[in-house]
Amino acid sequence: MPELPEVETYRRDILRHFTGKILEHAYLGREKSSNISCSGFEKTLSGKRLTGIKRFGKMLSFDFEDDISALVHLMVSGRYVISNERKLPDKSIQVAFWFEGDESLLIRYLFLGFCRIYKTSELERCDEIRKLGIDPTSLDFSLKYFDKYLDSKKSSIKSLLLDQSFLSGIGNIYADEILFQAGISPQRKVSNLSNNERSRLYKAIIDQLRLGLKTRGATIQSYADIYGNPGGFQDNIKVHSKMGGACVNCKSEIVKIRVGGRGTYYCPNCQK
DNA sequence: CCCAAAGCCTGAAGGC
DNA sequence: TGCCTTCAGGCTTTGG
Ligand SMILES: [Zn+2]
Repeated sequence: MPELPEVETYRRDILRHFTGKILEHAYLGREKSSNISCSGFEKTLSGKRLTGIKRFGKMLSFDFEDDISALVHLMVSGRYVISNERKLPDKSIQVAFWFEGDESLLIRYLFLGFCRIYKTSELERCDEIRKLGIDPTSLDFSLKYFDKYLDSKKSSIKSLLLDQSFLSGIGNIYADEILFQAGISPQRKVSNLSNNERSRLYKAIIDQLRLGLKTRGATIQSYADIYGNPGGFQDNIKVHSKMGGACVNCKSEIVKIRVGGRGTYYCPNCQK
């Protein structure tokens, strides 16, 4: 699943290849994946120069000249792929950006995801972005902010970590690893976390996301970078998707439960 | 063949 | 009653 580190890795790689280049032809394979018709999509974007790419949580905004942006959410399974082929894409490709030069950018397996067109100047007013909380890798993410927000909530800590209106970009994999590093059970209510636990959690959020970025993301089932290479974070994963395995700390069995409707992996012995 | 899984939205239902 | 939080269903496709 592409979460903050994976999406940021995509952003950096794509930026290096395509900023400043003209999008000669855009392609949208499925109308439902956008807020505009397929022909409108192609007409709006074709011929425009890519000026930059911004990340909002797990989304990327491809900003073009003339106040046009394409906002992409990969959701569960979407992947960006760089390609040297100019031929019409197969059915697994929902979006194609053929840039000037030899290289093109494809989006494949965008099942539940989208690529929507907005005016760049109005981007931050759209629902998808307005609802997002702060970015946990930004300087705005202080212990003070974290603490204050926790005070106002009653849900379980796992649910809160996944709440994009609190922190944007954390998904199921990193949430489980953050809680393992902090030694806190996913079921704990945020209201009764001690100060010490809160600061451990704060540190774990920063550490795990930073490690995710450094290792270029987690490949558990399907993630690959634009070149098709897997990330390296999975080698650091201690609990997520490891049910039945032995905890690296205490050799207890990792268990899988449901918290807030989401599959959740943890060590009941190390995480209290 | 059917169910589960993923992230996120919506609307309904439940708690204090 | 109002505010929050949780839950169920839908979207889409793959894989067990
Ligand atoms: Zn353990």
